[in-house]
Amino acid sequence: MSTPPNARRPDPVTMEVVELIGDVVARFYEDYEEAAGEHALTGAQARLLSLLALEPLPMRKLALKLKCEPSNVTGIVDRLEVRGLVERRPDPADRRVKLAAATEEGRRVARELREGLRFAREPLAGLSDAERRSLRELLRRMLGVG
Amino acid sequence: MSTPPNARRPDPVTMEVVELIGDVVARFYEDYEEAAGEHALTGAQARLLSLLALEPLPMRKLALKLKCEPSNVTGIVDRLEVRGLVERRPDPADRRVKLAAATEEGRRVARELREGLRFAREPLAGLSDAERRSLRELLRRMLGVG
DNA sequence: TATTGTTATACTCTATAACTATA
DNA sequence: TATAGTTATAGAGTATAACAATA
Repeated sequence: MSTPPNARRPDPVTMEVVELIGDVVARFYEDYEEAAGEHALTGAQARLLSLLALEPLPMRKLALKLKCEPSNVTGIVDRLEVRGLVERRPDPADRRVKLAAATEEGRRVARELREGLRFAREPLAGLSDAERRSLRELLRRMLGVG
Repeated sequence: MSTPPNARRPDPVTMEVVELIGDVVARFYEDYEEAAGEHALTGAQARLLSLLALEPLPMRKLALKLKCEPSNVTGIVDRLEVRGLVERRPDPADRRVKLAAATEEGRRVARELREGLRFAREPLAGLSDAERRSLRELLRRMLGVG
Protein backbone atom coordinates (compact mmCIF):
# COMPACT_ATOMS: atom_id res chain seq x y z
CA MET A 1 0.00 0.00 0.00
CA SER A 2 2.92 2.32 0.47
CA THR A 3 3.52 2.29 -3.30
CA PRO A 4 0.23 1.94 -5.16
CA PRO A 5 0.88 0.03 -8.37
CA ASN A 6 -1.07 2.57 -10.38
CA ALA A 7 0.54 5.70 -8.95
CA ARG A 8 0.72 8.01 -11.97
CA ARG A 9 4.46 8.52 -12.12
CA PRO A 10 5.91 10.23 -15.16
CA ASP A 11 7.93 7.93 -17.39
CA PRO A 12 11.73 7.94 -16.99
CA VAL A 13 12.35 10.15 -20.01
CA THR A 14 9.93 12.78 -18.74
CA MET A 15 11.52 12.64 -15.31
CA GLU A 16 14.95 13.18 -16.76
CA VAL A 17 13.73 16.07 -18.90
CA VAL A 18 12.22 17.65 -15.80
CA GLU A 19 15.53 17.30 -14.02
CA LEU A 20 17.41 18.82 -16.96
CA ILE A 21 14.96 21.71 -17.04
CA GLY A 22 15.61 22.17 -13.34
CA ASP A 23 19.32 22.48 -14.15
CA VAL A 24 18.60 25.00 -16.90
CA VAL A 25 16.41 26.99 -14.54
CA ALA A 26 19.13 27.06 -11.88
CA ARG A 27 21.74 28.16 -14.40
CA PHE A 28 19.54 30.80 -15.96
CA TYR A 29 18.60 32.22 -12.57
CA GLU A 30 22.19 32.32 -11.41
CA ASP A 31 23.16 34.09 -14.59
CA TYR A 32 20.32 36.59 -14.27
CA GLU A 33 21.13 37.44 -10.66
CA GLU A 34 24.78 37.89 -11.55
CA ALA A 35 23.97 40.18 -14.47
CA ALA A 36 21.68 42.19 -12.18
CA GLY A 37 24.38 42.38 -9.52
CA GLU A 38 26.82 43.82 -12.05
CA HIS A 39 24.51 46.83 -12.18
CA ALA A 40 24.00 46.84 -8.39
CA LEU A 41 20.43 45.66 -8.88
CA THR A 42 18.59 42.87 -7.07
CA GLY A 43 16.74 40.29 -9.13
CA ALA A 44 13.37 41.85 -8.35
CA GLN A 45 14.61 45.31 -9.31
CA ALA A 46 16.04 43.98 -12.57
CA ARG A 47 12.81 42.22 -13.49
CA LEU A 48 10.71 45.30 -12.75
CA LEU A 49 13.05 47.58 -14.66
CA SER A 50 13.04 45.21 -17.64
CA LEU A 51 9.24 45.36 -17.74
CA LEU A 52 9.25 49.15 -17.64
CA ALA A 53 11.85 49.31 -20.39
CA LEU A 54 9.13 48.03 -22.72
CA GLU A 55 6.35 50.39 -21.63
CA PRO A 56 5.20 52.46 -18.63
CA LEU A 57 2.80 50.57 -16.37
CA PRO A 58 0.47 51.36 -13.47
CA MET A 59 1.74 50.08 -10.12
CA ARG A 60 -1.16 47.63 -10.02
CA LYS A 61 -0.24 46.07 -13.36
CA LEU A 62 3.36 45.75 -12.26
CA ALA A 63 2.23 43.74 -9.24
CA LEU A 64 0.21 41.47 -11.51
CA LYS A 65 3.12 40.90 -13.89
CA LEU A 66 5.58 40.29 -11.07
CA LYS A 67 3.05 38.10 -9.26
CA CYS A 68 3.46 39.90 -5.98
CA GLU A 69 1.38 42.23 -3.81
CA PRO A 70 1.00 45.88 -4.85
CA SER A 71 2.54 46.99 -1.56
CA ASN A 72 5.84 45.40 -2.57
CA VAL A 73 5.95 47.28 -5.83
CA THR A 74 5.92 50.56 -3.93
CA GLY A 75 9.24 49.73 -2.28
CA ILE A 76 10.96 48.36 -5.37
CA VAL A 77 9.95 51.39 -7.44
CA ASP A 78 11.04 53.67 -4.59
CA ARG A 79 14.57 52.24 -4.69
CA LEU A 80 14.81 52.44 -8.47
CA GLU A 81 13.44 55.99 -8.40
CA VAL A 82 16.10 57.13 -5.92
CA ARG A 83 18.70 55.91 -8.41
CA GLY A 84 17.06 57.75 -11.29
CA LEU A 85 16.24 54.60 -13.22
CA VAL A 86 12.48 54.89 -12.87
CA GLU A 87 9.98 57.71 -12.36
CA ARG A 88 6.34 57.98 -11.36
CA ARG A 89 3.98 59.86 -13.66
CA PRO A 90 0.32 60.79 -13.19
CA ASP A 91 -2.24 59.06 -15.38
CA PRO A 92 -4.32 61.80 -17.07
CA ALA A 93 -7.24 59.40 -17.41
CA ASP A 94 -7.47 58.36 -13.75
CA ARG A 95 -6.00 60.42 -10.95
CA ARG A 96 -5.79 57.41 -8.65
CA VAL A 97 -3.26 55.75 -10.93
CA LYS A 98 0.50 56.28 -10.94
CA LEU A 99 2.35 55.19 -14.03
CA ALA A 100 5.82 53.85 -13.39
CA ALA A 101 8.16 54.52 -16.31
CA ALA A 102 11.83 53.81 -16.99
CA THR A 103 13.99 56.90 -17.46
CA GLU A 104 16.43 57.08 -20.35
CA GLU A 105 19.15 55.91 -17.97
CA GLY A 106 16.84 53.12 -16.83
CA ARG A 107 16.32 51.90 -20.38
CA ARG A 108 20.07 51.98 -20.95
CA VAL A 109 20.69 49.83 -17.88
CA ALA A 110 17.91 47.45 -18.94
CA ARG A 111 19.51 47.03 -22.35
CA GLU A 112 22.94 46.36 -20.87
CA LEU A 113 21.34 43.90 -18.49
CA ARG A 114 19.74 42.01 -21.35
CA GLU A 115 22.93 41.95 -23.38
CA GLY A 116 24.94 40.84 -20.36
CA LEU A 117 23.12 37.53 -20.08
CA ARG A 118 25.80 34.99 -20.83
CA PHE A 119 23.17 32.32 -21.07
CA ALA A 120 22.17 33.85 -24.39
CA ARG A 121 25.49 32.84 -25.86
CA GLU A 122 27.56 30.13 -24.25
CA PRO A 123 25.33 27.10 -23.81
CA LEU A 124 23.42 27.68 -27.01
CA ALA A 125 26.63 28.20 -28.94
CA GLY A 126 27.28 24.49 -28.59
CA LEU A 127 24.25 23.71 -30.71
CA SER A 128 24.04 23.85 -34.49
CA ASP A 129 21.56 26.18 -36.13
CA ALA A 130 19.29 23.25 -36.96
CA GLU A 131 19.41 22.10 -33.35
CA ARG A 132 18.52 25.56 -32.08
CA ARG A 133 15.52 25.62 -34.41
CA SER A 134 14.51 22.19 -33.20
CA LEU A 135 14.83 23.33 -29.58
CA ARG A 136 12.80 26.42 -30.33
CA GLU A 137 10.00 24.31 -31.75
CA LEU A 138 9.96 21.93 -28.79
CA LEU A 139 9.92 24.77 -26.25
CA ARG A 140 7.11 26.49 -28.14
CA ARG A 141 5.06 23.31 -28.10
CA MET A 142 5.81 22.80 -24.42
CA LEU A 143 4.62 26.27 -23.56
CA GLY A 144 1.58 25.99 -25.76
CA VAL A 145 2.77 28.88 -27.89
CA GLY A 146 3.02 27.51 -31.40
CA MET B 1 28.66 54.73 -33.38
CA SER B 2 25.75 54.14 -31.08
CA THR B 3 25.25 50.76 -32.75
CA PRO B 4 28.57 49.27 -33.79
CA PRO B 5 28.04 47.27 -36.97
CA ASN B 6 29.95 44.35 -35.55
CA ALA B 7 28.27 44.19 -32.16
CA ARG B 8 28.14 40.45 -31.43
CA ARG B 9 24.40 40.04 -31.15
CA PRO B 10 23.02 36.54 -30.99
CA ASP B 11 21.11 35.52 -34.10
CA PRO B 12 17.30 35.79 -34.04
CA VAL B 13 16.74 32.08 -33.43
CA THR B 14 19.07 32.12 -30.43
CA MET B 15 17.37 35.20 -29.08
CA GLU B 16 13.97 33.58 -29.37
CA VAL B 17 15.21 30.42 -27.70
CA VAL B 18 16.56 32.49 -24.83
CA GLU B 19 13.19 34.17 -24.47
CA LEU B 20 11.40 30.82 -24.49
CA ILE B 21 13.79 29.52 -21.85
CA GLY B 22 12.97 32.61 -19.81
CA ASP B 23 9.31 31.67 -20.04
CA VAL B 24 10.07 28.10 -18.99
CA VAL B 25 12.13 29.38 -16.06
CA ALA B 26 9.30 31.67 -14.92
CA ARG B 27 6.77 28.89 -15.16
CA PHE B 28 8.98 26.35 -13.41
CA TYR B 29 9.79 28.74 -10.59
CA GLU B 30 6.17 29.69 -10.10
CA ASP B 31 5.23 26.05 -9.97
CA TYR B 32 7.99 25.23 -7.51
CA GLU B 33 7.09 28.07 -5.16
CA GLU B 34 3.45 27.05 -5.27
CA ALA B 35 4.26 23.42 -4.51
CA ALA B 36 6.45 24.58 -1.61
CA GLY B 37 3.69 26.84 -0.35
CA GLU B 38 1.26 23.94 -0.25
CA HIS B 39 3.51 22.47 2.43
CA ALA B 40 3.93 25.82 4.17
CA LEU B 41 7.56 25.96 3.01
CA THR B 42 9.45 28.84 1.43
CA GLY B 43 11.39 28.18 -1.76
CA ALA B 44 14.70 28.19 0.09
CA GLN B 45 13.39 25.76 2.69
CA ALA B 46 12.03 23.45 -0.01
CA ARG B 47 15.34 23.45 -1.89
CA LEU B 48 17.35 22.71 1.24
CA LEU B 49 14.97 19.97 2.34
CA SER B 50 15.10 18.39 -1.12
CA LEU B 51 18.89 18.26 -0.92
CA LEU B 52 18.80 16.61 2.50
CA ALA B 53 16.23 14.08 1.32
CA LEU B 54 19.03 12.59 -0.79
CA GLU B 55 21.73 12.51 1.90
CA PRO B 56 22.78 14.24 5.12
CA LEU B 57 25.18 17.12 4.54
CA PRO B 58 27.45 19.37 6.64
CA MET B 59 26.14 22.92 6.98
CA ARG B 60 29.08 24.15 4.93
CA LYS B 61 28.28 21.89 2.00
CA LEU B 62 24.67 22.99 2.10
CA ALA B 63 25.79 26.59 1.72
CA LEU B 64 27.91 25.63 -1.28
CA LYS B 65 25.07 23.73 -2.96
CA LEU B 66 22.56 26.52 -2.30
CA LYS B 67 25.10 29.14 -3.33
CA CYS B 68 24.59 31.26 -0.24
CA GLU B 69 26.55 32.15 2.88
CA PRO B 70 26.85 29.55 5.65
CA SER B 71 25.22 31.95 8.10
CA ASN B 72 21.98 31.75 6.10
CA VAL B 73 21.90 27.98 6.29
CA THR B 74 21.82 28.20 10.08
CA GLY B 75 18.49 30.03 9.98
CA ILE B 76 16.86 27.87 7.32
CA VAL B 77 17.84 24.67 9.10
CA ASP B 78 16.64 26.19 12.39
CA ARG B 79 13.15 26.73 10.96
CA LEU B 80 12.97 23.27 9.43
CA GLU B 81 14.25 21.72 12.66
CA VAL B 82 11.51 23.41 14.71
CA ARG B 83 8.98 21.74 12.42
CA GLY B 84 10.61 18.35 12.81
CA LEU B 85 11.57 18.06 9.14
CA VAL B 86 15.32 18.24 9.67
CA GLU B 87 17.73 17.42 12.49
CA ARG B 88 21.34 18.21 13.30
CA ARG B 89 23.70 15.31 14.00
CA PRO B 90 27.31 15.34 15.16
CA ASP B 91 29.97 14.17 12.73
CA PRO B 92 32.01 11.46 14.47
CA ALA B 93 35.03 12.26 12.31
CA ASP B 94 35.19 16.00 13.08
CA ARG B 95 33.57 17.53 16.11
CA ARG B 96 33.40 20.95 14.48
CA VAL B 97 31.00 19.64 11.84
CA LYS B 98 27.22 19.38 12.17
CA LEU B 99 25.47 17.12 9.72
CA ALA B 100 22.01 18.29 8.72
CA ALA B 101 19.71 15.36 7.92
CA ALA B 102 16.07 15.06 6.86
CA THR B 103 13.85 13.24 9.34
CA GLU B 104 11.44 10.57 8.11
CA GLU B 105 8.72 13.23 8.06
CA GLY B 106 11.08 15.51 6.17
CA ARG B 107 11.68 12.89 3.50
CA ARG B 108 7.95 12.33 3.21
CA VAL B 109 7.34 16.05 2.66
CA ALA B 110 10.20 16.19 0.13
CA ARG B 111 8.67 13.33 -1.82
CA GLU B 112 5.23 14.94 -1.85
CA LEU B 113 6.85 18.18 -2.93
CA ARG B 114 8.56 16.49 -5.85
CA GLU B 115 5.42 14.68 -6.91
CA GLY B 116 3.37 17.85 -6.60
CA LEU B 117 5.31 19.60 -9.37
CA ARG B 118 2.73 20.01 -12.10
CA PHE B 119 5.46 21.00 -14.48
CA ALA B 120 6.51 17.37 -14.53
CA ARG B 121 3.29 16.44 -16.25
CA GLU B 122 1.25 19.06 -18.04
CA PRO B 123 3.56 20.87 -20.45
CA LEU B 124 5.57 17.76 -21.30
CA ALA B 125 2.41 15.75 -21.81
CA GLY B 126 1.85 17.68 -25.02
CA LEU B 127 4.98 16.18 -26.55
CA SER B 128 5.30 12.75 -28.10
CA ASP B 129 7.80 10.29 -26.67
CA ALA B 130 10.16 10.91 -29.57
CA GLU B 131 9.95 14.65 -28.99
CA ARG B 132 10.70 14.25 -25.29
CA ARG B 133 13.78 12.20 -26.16
CA SER B 134 14.83 14.85 -28.65
CA LEU B 135 14.36 17.58 -26.03
CA ARG B 136 16.35 15.54 -23.53
CA GLU B 137 19.24 15.27 -25.96
CA LEU B 138 19.22 19.00 -26.75
CA LEU B 139 19.11 20.00 -23.09
CA ARG B 140 21.94 17.61 -22.29
CA ARG B 141 24.06 19.10 -25.04
CA MET B 142 23.21 22.60 -23.89
CA LEU B 143 24.28 21.85 -20.35
CA GLY B 144 27.41 20.11 -21.49
CA VAL B 145 26.24 16.86 -19.91
CA GLY B 146 26.18 14.34 -22.73
C1' DT C 1 -19.09 51.46 -2.54
C1' DA C 2 -15.10 50.00 -5.10
C1' DT C 3 -10.39 50.80 -6.64
C1' DT C 4 -5.40 52.68 -6.57
C1' DG C 5 -1.54 53.32 -4.23
C1' DT C 6 0.61 53.82 0.16
C1' DT C 7 1.94 52.92 4.99
C1' DA C 8 2.77 49.90 8.97
C1' DT C 9 4.05 45.45 10.52
C1' DA C 10 6.14 41.01 10.72
C1' DC C 11 8.71 37.25 8.69
C1' DT C 12 12.19 35.25 5.61
C1' DC C 13 16.32 35.45 2.85
C1' DT C 14 20.58 37.60 2.07
C1' DA C 15 25.61 39.18 2.93
C1' DT C 16 29.10 40.87 6.21
C1' DA C 17 31.65 40.73 10.30
C1' DA C 18 32.79 39.02 14.75
C1' DC C 19 32.69 35.16 17.82
C1' DT C 20 33.27 29.85 19.66
C1' DA C 21 34.84 25.45 19.42
C1' DT C 22 37.37 22.55 17.37
C1' DA C 23 41.37 21.00 14.19
C1' DT D 1 46.61 29.30 12.31
C1' DA D 2 42.81 27.63 9.88
C1' DT D 3 38.17 25.75 9.60
C1' DA D 4 32.98 24.81 10.92
C1' DG D 5 29.18 26.73 12.67
C1' DT D 6 26.89 30.41 15.01
C1' DT D 7 25.41 35.07 16.33
C1' DA D 8 24.52 39.96 15.42
C1' DT D 9 23.27 43.28 12.20
C1' DA D 10 21.36 45.54 8.30
C1' DG D 11 19.04 45.64 3.76
C1' DA D 12 15.73 43.72 0.63
C1' DG D 13 11.58 40.99 -0.72
C1' DT D 14 7.26 39.17 0.75
C1' DA D 15 2.20 39.06 2.52
C1' DT D 16 -1.38 41.10 5.43
C1' DA D 17 -4.12 44.73 7.09
C1' DA D 18 -5.51 49.43 7.45
C1' DC D 19 -5.60 53.94 5.32
C1' DA D 20 -6.23 58.29 2.05
C1' DA D 21 -7.51 59.86 -2.41
C1' DT D 22 -10.24 59.15 -6.26
C1' DA D 23 -13.71 56.81 -9.08
